[in-house]
Amino acid sequence: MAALPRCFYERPVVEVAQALVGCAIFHGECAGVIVETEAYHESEPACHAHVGVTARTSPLFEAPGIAYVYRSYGIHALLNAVCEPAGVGAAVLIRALEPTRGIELMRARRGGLPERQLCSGPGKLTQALGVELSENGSDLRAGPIVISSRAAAWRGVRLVADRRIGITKAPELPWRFTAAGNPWISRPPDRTAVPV
DNA sequence: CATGGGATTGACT
DNA sequence: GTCAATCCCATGC
Repeated sequence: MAALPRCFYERPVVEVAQALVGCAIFHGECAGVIVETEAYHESEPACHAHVGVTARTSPLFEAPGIAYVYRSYGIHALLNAVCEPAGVGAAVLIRALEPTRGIELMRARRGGLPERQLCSGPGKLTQALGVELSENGSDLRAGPIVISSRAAAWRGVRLVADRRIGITKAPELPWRFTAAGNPWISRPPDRTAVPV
């Protein structure tokens, strides 16, 4: 499976967030299918890039198709795919995976938890995959994290949009996207959910 | 230089 | 349902 090209990411971030659901993500011997994403754009205050270019946010403004990995709550690493043309701060947060390869290694990294709990959250999936902060700024086409296009079974997957989770600013934007009815997502869509 | 706030998770009441 | 853990970094003095 070929890695997604740079032009895939060089589009409006909401469009990329939708298109990434069903795509496969690889890290070492582990892999999964993306089943939940959120879009973030510099124009709205929930996005780290809203404050402009700083030491923390500079990767968000670099070339589309690189990883933005940051530490959340002092504990967890969260993985994003940088989008839109260079100079525009925007990224898609990867929020949940359906594990497909390296499941025993993921389970070991996750303390032996059941399969459903290995990748059902943005901090969980980075722990399961072994993604580290040092991979911030790495190329999602070259690795160590690689994202490839949808397999045949995922083409035409139905999506649901609802509000983003865990934010206090701009909570009204319907920029969380899940694969409809998928059991691997972090939590069910809220009552604002609509088909995409 | 001091402070405060998270794009979360897991343990506990 | 509540709440602490833990650290990077943006902000303000």
